[in-house]
Amino acid sequence: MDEYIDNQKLTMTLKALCDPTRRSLLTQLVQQGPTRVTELAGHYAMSLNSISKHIKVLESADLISRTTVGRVHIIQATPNSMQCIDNWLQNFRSIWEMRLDTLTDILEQEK
Amino acid sequence: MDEYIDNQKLTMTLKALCDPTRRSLLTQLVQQGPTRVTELAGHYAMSLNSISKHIKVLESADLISRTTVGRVHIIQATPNSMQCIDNWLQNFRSIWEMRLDTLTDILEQEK
DNA sequence: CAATTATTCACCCAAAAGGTTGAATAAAAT
DNA sequence: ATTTTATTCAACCTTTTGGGTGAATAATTG
Repeated sequence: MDEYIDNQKLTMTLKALCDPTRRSLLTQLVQQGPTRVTELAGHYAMSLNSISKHIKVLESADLISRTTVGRVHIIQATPNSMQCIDNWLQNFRSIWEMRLDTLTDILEQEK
Repeated sequence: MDEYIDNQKLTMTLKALCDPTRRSLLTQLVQQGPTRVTELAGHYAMSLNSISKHIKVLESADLISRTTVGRVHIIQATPNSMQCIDNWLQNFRSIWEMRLDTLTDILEQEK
């Protein structure tokens, strides 16, 4: 039943990660640790506003978290939320392997 | 240098996978093995044309391959192309772990 | 309190995505 | 040879996406 929710979560996560700027932001975060929005934005030839939007997308996908200290927003990667991708890939591959095994069996039996 | 190409490939792959219909198509393929376009489309409340488009997206991302036999197009999953996701995730996590280790070291030294 | 700094909000815009329908192509069946 | 079947192509429409700008908010600094 939460098949559906999982699938939605997976969609959000993949959508968030399929943009190169957002992946780059995440990498930056994981390299430097918690970082302010302005500093994150400094690395791109793109307006602060656009980066702010990207951050919001990552936040909705739960890939980062935000701590507001005064007027400064500290952004932090929360990579555990990428687990759902692994889960999907693993599930996918286990089905794939199963099918290959069945195929092998069939070929065996046909001898 | 092929950093860039890899990144493009990753973008295409994630873009292809972030749509639930396309993921579902892939799952179908990996469960049933090679399948005709029409049969694939049969499972969705969506026009054949839309499915045909989705298939093209998966094909551009190299997630499936197509064998044309007469007027019938046989579609087949080629899941190896998802490797680039694993690679990215693994790289990402190794950076993450590294940072955690450094942090631990720093805390150790501060004693 | 005034000025500066950090960030988001509200719009605007062009391009891409995801869907639809109808026609085109090409092979198979009658 | 005609009709049916399998599939794509082309055009269209709406919504989403990724970008930009200018104003708003809110905390800090002088």
